[in-house]
Amino acid sequence: MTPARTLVPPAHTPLRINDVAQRAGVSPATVSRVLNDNLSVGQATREKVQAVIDELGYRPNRVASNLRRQQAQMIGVVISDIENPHFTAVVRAVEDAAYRRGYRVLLCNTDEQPEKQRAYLGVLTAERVAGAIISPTEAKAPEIGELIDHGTCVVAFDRDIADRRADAVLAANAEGASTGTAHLIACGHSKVGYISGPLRVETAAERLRGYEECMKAAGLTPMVAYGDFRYEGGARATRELLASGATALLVGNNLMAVGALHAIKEARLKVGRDIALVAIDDPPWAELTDPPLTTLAQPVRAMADAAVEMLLERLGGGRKRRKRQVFDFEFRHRGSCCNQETVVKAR
Amino acid sequence: MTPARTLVPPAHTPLRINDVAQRAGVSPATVSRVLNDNLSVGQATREKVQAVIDELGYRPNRVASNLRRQQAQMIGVVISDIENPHFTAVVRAVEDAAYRRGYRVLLCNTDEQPEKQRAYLGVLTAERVAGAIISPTEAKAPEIGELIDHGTCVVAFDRDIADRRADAVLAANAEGASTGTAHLIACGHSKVGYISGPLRVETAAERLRGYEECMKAAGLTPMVAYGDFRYEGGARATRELLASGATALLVGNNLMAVGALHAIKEARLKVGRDIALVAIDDPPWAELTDPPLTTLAQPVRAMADAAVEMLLERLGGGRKRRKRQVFDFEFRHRGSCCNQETVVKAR
DNA sequence: ACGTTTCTTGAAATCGATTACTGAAATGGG
DNA sequence: CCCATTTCAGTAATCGATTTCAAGAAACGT
Repeated sequence: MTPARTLVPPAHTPLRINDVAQRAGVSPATVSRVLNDNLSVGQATREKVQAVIDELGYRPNRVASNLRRQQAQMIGVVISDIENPHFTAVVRAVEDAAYRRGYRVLLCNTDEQPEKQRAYLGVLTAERVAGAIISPTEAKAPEIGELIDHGTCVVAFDRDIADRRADAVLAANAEGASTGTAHLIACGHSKVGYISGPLRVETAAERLRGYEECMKAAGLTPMVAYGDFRYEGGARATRELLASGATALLVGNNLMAVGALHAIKEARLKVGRDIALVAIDDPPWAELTDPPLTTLAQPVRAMADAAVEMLLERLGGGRKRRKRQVFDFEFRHRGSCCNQETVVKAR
Repeated sequence: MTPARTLVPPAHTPLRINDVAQRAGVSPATVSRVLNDNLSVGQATREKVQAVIDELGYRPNRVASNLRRQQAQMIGVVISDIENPHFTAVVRAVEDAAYRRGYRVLLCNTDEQPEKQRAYLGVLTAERVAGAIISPTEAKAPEIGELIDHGTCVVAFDRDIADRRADAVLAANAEGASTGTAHLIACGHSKVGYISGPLRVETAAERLRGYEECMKAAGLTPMVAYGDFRYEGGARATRELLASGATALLVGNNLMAVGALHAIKEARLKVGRDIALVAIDDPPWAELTDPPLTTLAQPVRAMADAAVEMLLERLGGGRKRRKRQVFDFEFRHRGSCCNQETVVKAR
């Protein structure tokens, strides 16, 4: 009956909504209504159209749809380093939440370069993404304002954004760093060093503040060395602080912690015995080191869920007012900060 | 002279190419030609138009552009788990290469679920991405064929694709597993167990083959336990093999290696002394464990570069014939496989 | 000086889906 | 049974950039 059914379309012939409409004997408008679950389509028509869609395996062209709708069903995720387990977890959580709601994820890795961040923010504007979750390299990038001007919803993640129209999901960095510092002091250390990230990055500045306040409150002199939030800088800063006689270290993020561990090993010292260590961030390998690493974990999953939630709330038009949410760190006590256990074993 | 200059556009008024054209006193066609570096624009006109573009901060709407061009300047990356450092490295390398060439990255995380993979492949078709780099959960997904039908270039990464039109960048899995097994045997072990991933995944099957062939060639009986390529399954499989009396383990990927390490610790055994370990994949924390983990590393960076290269080669129309490239594993000898060092220290 | 070629530019069609508007049919109330 | 209201579906405009086609201007050769 039907003329030579081609189950596999003859390549290079993407079906258009018109093809479906003709075949179903309706107008393209009706097909569109069926596709978008518009209620004003009769039951019989709806089923007929759906049958044709299924039969032909028609897939609407999202690009055309996005153009007409003036918005891409996409969420841009702007982070500084996808290889940092912290951000990997963020991306993972965002992807999960976005997928469930029918949004795609556009990955923007800035490598902590302001230039690259600027370029990617421009891309997000040009691609007309629906929303963006941004962990900015610079707090005040005018491109973020431009993005918001274009009607894109923006949520600052981890690091705040100067533009007052953006929502934010943040961690209590100063308090976290303070907790870590206090713990090391409580363990009996007075020469507690801090390995900071670059102060240009907001989290680094806040953590430094928490550390310094805690040290001063205890009547101790802060010992700070600056890294780059990456492996190499962490190792360099550690060597510096070891040379200055530090006996305990608070490390500003997990990548620098790897550098610190290597530098300590290189100096023939033993973590937990010769030097106490607390790291900010809780990477998956924290339990694998010897001794296991004491860390300050951010509830990344919950934070990412909150961020996507905020975004979609806005997209749905449900909220106009700005929202900010701050999460506490969770102190995970393992072996690297106190020397009791290790001392006992060493005997 | 000029009427009330608005340096900051009054929000919700995205500039269109027509606005630029009017202001510059030319047609939209000419503006488009300037934007796309079309040669046939006079020097004077070009400069004038460029000046207006810069002045207004005009940014072309990529969605419209993509529709007209029938292709989005995007590369889809389909992987099974973004939290696996192996794939994170892949994504990182792809992002880097794509960014340099002006392509964006659409992240598709399948969680090793055929269903989700199918959905994402549909998304890639609908979004009309220019190319896709896929590490498939199932080798024969008809959706991949559909994607290629639509004119999208596809490169299989890590795991092969049944469709014969796809290019591929693979690792020599059987050989790698064989190398690892041979090394453990050479260390004097006869009860060498293998912790495999699910056989549905091609890499798992190939690695198993390499292991089994090597064992049989040495006249030994294979001891295999199956995990899920994730932490929990690795731990479970390890307990199983330890119960069967294995004294050496080859672990199928880095996530299961974490599980294995925990299971070993749980059994009060010491890696390197009581049990030898070689892991496939070389995660960033391999040097942090005690003892450092001996691994078989894939040259991820080079592989990802090769994949993007292949994609862009095709996109440029430079190549019609199918291309396949296989990379060797690199054996990274550290402390977890031989017991000499550790035995000496233990005394 | 005139025909021919080359260089610039503009007008208008196009990509494919969505939606405001409109009209026809169906339903319901009095 | 007739008019008002609702439901359903089609026509055509629209989103914004690209590109084909064609025309006008300039350059060139004889």
